[in-house]
Amino acid sequence: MFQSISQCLNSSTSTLFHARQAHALFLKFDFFSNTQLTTSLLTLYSHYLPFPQLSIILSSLPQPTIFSFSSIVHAFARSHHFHHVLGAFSHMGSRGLVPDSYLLPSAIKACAILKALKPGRQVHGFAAVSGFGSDSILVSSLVHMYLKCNRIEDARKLFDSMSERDVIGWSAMIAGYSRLGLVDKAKELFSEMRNEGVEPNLVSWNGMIAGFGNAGSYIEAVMLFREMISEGFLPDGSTVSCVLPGIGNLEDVLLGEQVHGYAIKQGLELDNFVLSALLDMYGRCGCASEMSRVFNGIDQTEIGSLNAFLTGLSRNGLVDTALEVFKKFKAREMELNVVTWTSIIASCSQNGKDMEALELFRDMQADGVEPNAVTIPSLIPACGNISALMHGKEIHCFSLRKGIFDDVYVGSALIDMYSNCGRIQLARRCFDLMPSRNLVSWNAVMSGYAMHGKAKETFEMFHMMLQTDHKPDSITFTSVLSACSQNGLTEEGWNYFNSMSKEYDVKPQMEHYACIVTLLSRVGKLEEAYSVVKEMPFEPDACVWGALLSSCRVHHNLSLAEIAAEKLFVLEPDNPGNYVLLSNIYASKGMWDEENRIRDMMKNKGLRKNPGCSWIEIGRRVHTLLSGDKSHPQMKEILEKSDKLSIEIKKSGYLPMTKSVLQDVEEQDKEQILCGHSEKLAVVLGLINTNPGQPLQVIKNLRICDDCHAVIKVISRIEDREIFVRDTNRFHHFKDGVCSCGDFW
DNA sequence: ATAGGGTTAG
Repeated sequence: MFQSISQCLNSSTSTLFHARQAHALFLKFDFFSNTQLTTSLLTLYSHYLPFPQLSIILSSLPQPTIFSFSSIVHAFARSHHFHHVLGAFSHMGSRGLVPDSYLLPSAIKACAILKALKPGRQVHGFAAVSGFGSDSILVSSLVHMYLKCNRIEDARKLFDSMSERDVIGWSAMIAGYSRLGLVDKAKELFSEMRNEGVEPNLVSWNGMIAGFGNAGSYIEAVMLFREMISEGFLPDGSTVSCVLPGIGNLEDVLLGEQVHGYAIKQGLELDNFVLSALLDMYGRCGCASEMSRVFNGIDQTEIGSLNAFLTGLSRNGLVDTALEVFKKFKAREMELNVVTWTSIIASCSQNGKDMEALELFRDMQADGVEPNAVTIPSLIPACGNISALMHGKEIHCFSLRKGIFDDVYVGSALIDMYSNCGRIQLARRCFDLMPSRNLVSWNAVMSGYAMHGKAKETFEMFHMMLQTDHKPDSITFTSVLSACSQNGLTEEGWNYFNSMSKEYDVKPQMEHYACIVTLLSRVGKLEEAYSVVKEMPFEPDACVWGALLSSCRVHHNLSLAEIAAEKLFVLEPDNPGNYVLLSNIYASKGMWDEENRIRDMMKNKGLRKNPGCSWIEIGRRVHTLLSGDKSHPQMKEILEKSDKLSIEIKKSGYLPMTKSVLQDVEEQDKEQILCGHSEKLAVVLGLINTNPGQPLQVIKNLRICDDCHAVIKVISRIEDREIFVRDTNRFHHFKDGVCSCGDFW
């Protein structure tokens, strides 16, 4: 019977039921006096019961020994229940039992994993007074604990005090420095170790490789990897998964494939870490099909691989596939974690699926997954993209409630969001309240000011930034130059442009030339702009020619327009906008034959004018309005309100700018067409559905037209509303009958 | 029964 109970307790197929049955026998026959049997029973129990229940059983033991506790502590450690390890450990103290040198390392490990510095120090103190101070295993675990708690100095002091420093201690220290990105220190230690005659093992190498990878020194990491192989080490799963991110970042797909082949040969493709690292590598190298092949070959998909796959799909522009895969695994009731949700939310907000991103955020919370400091800045851009100010504010509040507010990514995302929703002052306040800022934060606030046409503030921020440790990059200059071009500041524009490479070591790129060309051509210096285009150090792209073409329309320069259009028809033959611009120029000159020729070109290519489209957030809903589309359920009210407004607007002396309608139609019809412009529909819809005095924000997928601009100015006065309109170019802030752009755009 | 290393989200 003794034997059979023992066998039953130690069998891997035994369940909680068996444990309870055995427990009854223990009570009946008083087996608790047998230490070995008691230990087996507790070990079995510890697979099924959380600490509080186990502790009751422990308390009921007539004479618990150190072994009773050991079995439980180690079982918890094996099953990663580190809170319970600490619980059992302190319970043991209260029962008057003194831990031995076998038990202490487990307790210390638990402190390390939980980053519980205080209990860690207590155990350290106990070990010191109990004479374990020279036990190398124990001291190694203490070194590790201090490293995990980010107390590198304490760890180093302890490590230096060790009389016999073995490869484990060295490797721990190397990995500790590596994790903090202190690769020079890690390297130093690595050679010191060899000088002391301790040979590195796989773990030491892996620690080094991971460190260089973490620090972004991918080339060094790959070099170490090769060096390690040349010294005769066989990379294992850990090596492979810490070198692959570097290979992915370098987009060295050939090396990636070699490593993949090696992983297969070594049977490492069953290792989940290796799998997700492989998926990530192929994703970064742009090998979507190879990535999918790896993913589809997986027997049992683990969450890390799913996450890596989703991100890889999105990286390669396959958002719809990512969403499908996500839904498939959610339906399979796979347990999704915060990384999965964040990844799919980011895919949506980065790929124009903003409403989906907001919905997914709700689903995530309904699923009981807690968003974190990475989720928030992945979601916030979705609000900015569609000017969903209320949603944006809600998420801002959410992050404040959750205590996620001193994160530099969150702060920068909020700056972008508020400025994309027209609230540049709120954006600035977020910037001012940030406890620390990086280049992204500075760029965000400057790009906000630039979008709002606030050149003075953009320059102010630029010079404030120079007072800090941050150096301007190419994005910084894009903002500064576009602020110049919004305001026609030719001289300042040239000064900043010339200072880029001279003073700040930033080479002007395509977008900077595009800014300068826009700036010059918009103030009418079309010939100067054209000579910049001709003298650029690289082939001008569609943005540059497009800037020139749209200014030609404003300044009625037909010959240059034809040159620019010809280039554009080659560079982007399927962009209807270019044909429309050129045909509009012909139309404005009454050249109807040429106009028709261009229209025919479009028709032959099967191109149609991009329909004007505007969005407006009303309450918690975002409404989409298409130009000339009558399908909105409130269309009748919109038209009624438009008619009333028309009367008022005409009374104020405004005449419809029929020049904006460049079609060969009767004057009467032109007025009709103007009424259908999507931005006007959106403004009117906003007027109907919001309280008097409430500001409105509208975004438009094309540039705002002259007539809408004039009409919205009047509306802002007679309806006493602030109206924010974001078009593809900039912000227009209408208030009291004037617009922040000063009618120059 | 005790010690060291890895992947995936901005």
